[in-house]
Amino acid sequence: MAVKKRRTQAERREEAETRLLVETIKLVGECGYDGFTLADVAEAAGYSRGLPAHYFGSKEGLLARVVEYVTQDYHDSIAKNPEILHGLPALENLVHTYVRVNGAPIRTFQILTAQALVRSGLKMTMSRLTNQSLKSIEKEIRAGIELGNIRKDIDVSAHAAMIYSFLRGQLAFAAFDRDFDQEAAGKEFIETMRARLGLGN
Amino acid sequence: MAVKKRRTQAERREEAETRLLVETIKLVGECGYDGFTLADVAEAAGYSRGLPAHYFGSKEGLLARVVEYVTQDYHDSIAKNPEILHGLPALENLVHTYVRVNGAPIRTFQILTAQALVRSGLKMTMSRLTNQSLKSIEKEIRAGIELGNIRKDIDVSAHAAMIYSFLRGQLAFAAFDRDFDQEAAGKEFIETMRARLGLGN
Amino acid sequence: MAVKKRRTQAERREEAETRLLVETIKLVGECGYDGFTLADVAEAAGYSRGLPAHYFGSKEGLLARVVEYVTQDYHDSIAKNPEILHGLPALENLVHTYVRVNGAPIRTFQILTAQALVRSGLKMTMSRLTNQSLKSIEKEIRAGIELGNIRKDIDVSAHAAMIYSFLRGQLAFAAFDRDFDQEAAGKEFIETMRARLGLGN
Amino acid sequence: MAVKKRRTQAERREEAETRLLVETIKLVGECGYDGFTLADVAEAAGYSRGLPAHYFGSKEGLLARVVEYVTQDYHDSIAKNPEILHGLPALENLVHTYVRVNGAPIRTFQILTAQALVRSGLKMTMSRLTNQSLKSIEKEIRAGIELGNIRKDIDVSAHAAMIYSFLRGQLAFAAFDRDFDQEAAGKEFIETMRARLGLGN
DNA sequence: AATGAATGAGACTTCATTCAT
DNA sequence: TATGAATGAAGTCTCATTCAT
Repeated sequence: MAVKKRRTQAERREEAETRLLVETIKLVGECGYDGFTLADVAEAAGYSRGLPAHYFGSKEGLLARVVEYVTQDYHDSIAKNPEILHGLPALENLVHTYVRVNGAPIRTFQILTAQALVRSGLKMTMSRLTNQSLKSIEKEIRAGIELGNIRKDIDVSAHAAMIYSFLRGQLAFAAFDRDFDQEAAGKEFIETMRARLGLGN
Repeated sequence: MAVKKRRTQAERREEAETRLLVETIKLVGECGYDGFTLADVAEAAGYSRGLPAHYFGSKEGLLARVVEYVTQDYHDSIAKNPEILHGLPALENLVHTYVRVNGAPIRTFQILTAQALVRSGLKMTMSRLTNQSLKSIEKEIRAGIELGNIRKDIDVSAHAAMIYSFLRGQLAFAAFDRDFDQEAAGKEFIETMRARLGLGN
Repeated sequence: MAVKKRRTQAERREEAETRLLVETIKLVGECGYDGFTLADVAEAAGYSRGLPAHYFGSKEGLLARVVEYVTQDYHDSIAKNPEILHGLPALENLVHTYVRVNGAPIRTFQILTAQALVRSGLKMTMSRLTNQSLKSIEKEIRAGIELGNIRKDIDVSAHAAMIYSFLRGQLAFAAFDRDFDQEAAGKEFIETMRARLGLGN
Repeated sequence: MAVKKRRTQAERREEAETRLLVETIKLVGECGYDGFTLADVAEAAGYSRGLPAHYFGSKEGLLARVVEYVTQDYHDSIAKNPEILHGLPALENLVHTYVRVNGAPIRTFQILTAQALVRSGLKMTMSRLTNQSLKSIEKEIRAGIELGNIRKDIDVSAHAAMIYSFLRGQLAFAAFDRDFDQEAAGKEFIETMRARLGLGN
């Protein structure tokens, strides 16, 4: 009881911040980067109008945190790749994972990506995310070469860029059109990777 | 004489509108969909602050015209594919074309694409554009099968979707990072297409 | 008539700006630098709430203009010193002039002077004013030495600083207390100047 | 033991209040009367954001205490005039004292003086301070006449007002411009006083 | 036809103050 | 007693839009 009480202040703050972030993500996905007000966020989260600015300093500050939050969340879901797979199977698994992501967060992610083109604050976070993704694909390609399930004569970085381009294109589609058959395109991409990266027979 | 004058007036209007549109496109690419004012547009084009509203009625009206203009322009530049190539070579050429596009228009395109997620007016235009692109890729795959430079056992629509996903992912990168080596990723993608779509040796 | 019409736009603007400035001066004198809002200014001048920001960019911008306006006004009234007097008589006349200034503008001036201590934008304008005043006093002292109505062995800049200090202190009193007998203190100061600067008999 | 604890509590409170006041004075001097927040004060003093309101009730309450504190402090420093001097030498010493005061407290004093023009609460305190200063100057002039080191035919109150005007003007300069040569102007003023007030020879 | 003055709604942001812990 | 979470009022500033010229 005492413990709970002592924790309460910090918890209240933590909870309030999280709820504001979550509602912001929804609103960005529904209304776009500029299509909602800080007051909308507060109301949706059930707080007073001034709280978002109070916590995050500014609308841009709030959205920078949203980017972190979304990309972290996103990273976490990607990182669940089983540690058993390496090389080509791991890449195939990665494609599967991307292809299954959907819903509001993707729309938000797409919108924030576009905003990052014109807001230097967001751009840095996005760059970091992109580089991490590229590096982990490259690592997997090299692991595959090592393990012998990927051919040796591949331009590792160019190929990683190609794979990541496809995945980003997929996300753009998924955000745009719910009827788009991600599974089919993903499956086709996996076949294509096998034909290009596999050892032949 | 009167006719000439009337023409001159119409021409001047036409020129003014075009300049306003062109400057708006630049501004969207630099500042985002909502990151500029009508006065900015007017100033950049060298006219008085009131002219954009005078011509286009409202900011929304101006942006609607911008979307038309950009997608038309975009289409025109892609459509320049030589009529001589068909099937796999045509697809390879398409990749080359995309991979060479760069600069401000891409940024504007990316930004408009993101806005389309939350503006139904834009969404329709963008859907049309996407479908046209997909259809033309599918047509080329079928032509390749017909001509014998693409293997028969391909899921045409899934493969077209995959190709288009890659191209869109490429654009996203190109807009975001000027240092991204589009040529290398494009070349790699062409190799990959050959391995997957080609007839073997 | 045509001329009048052509002028009207510019005149409207000019008049609006002037009225906003004049009302701001009143408000600063009555309520202090932070004791009124831009909306108050607009309302007092009979315009819409947004106009002050529209014209002057920001509250600080408006107040910077007020400083210019007040000091200019103030300078003009000082500059009316007859060109016939030079040296000691001119200085005596200057004291008389200062000593007669009163009313709202002085309060405003005092308040802006204090704000200049913490707002670099205002500080520059104030520095300029101070230097101009000091220089013109120094000039007059030198003229007096030349003409022979001021003794030669005076530290010109130190004495100018002393005179100006007195004048500024006078203004502070005048702003603070309407009952303060400026005339008496001014007369006394003139006597004192004569005793110090004059040639003896 | 209980007593000691109680004292310790009271002392801690006293110390905290003093530190808050001192930091507020600095902040007024740096940022102006309204240019800082209660949180700024708390942070500068090393306490929690809520403490200033907790102790002083409101921002206005805090500032009222600041005025008391500053004027008291100010008085104390002026009052250190040695009791040995009287008449003209005492006045000369007073000028020296004023001329040596500098730094943050002067800025704060100037800012409070300006605020007094628009806050009746402050105005009374400032009036009292001014009157005390004037009276003590007048007293000294009379003492000088009595002692024979000041000439008899002086308008005592007008002359006191003149001296005080100079001193206040000096303070305004000192607050505004650190490079202003107070010593030189003060020395010049003392010479001037001698020429005017002294007995001649 | 074109300009630009003026409006006014609405967003962001700040921060003294209250109150639960 | 002291903290700091949360409120909410109020102000600044922006800008699409209207309208007189």
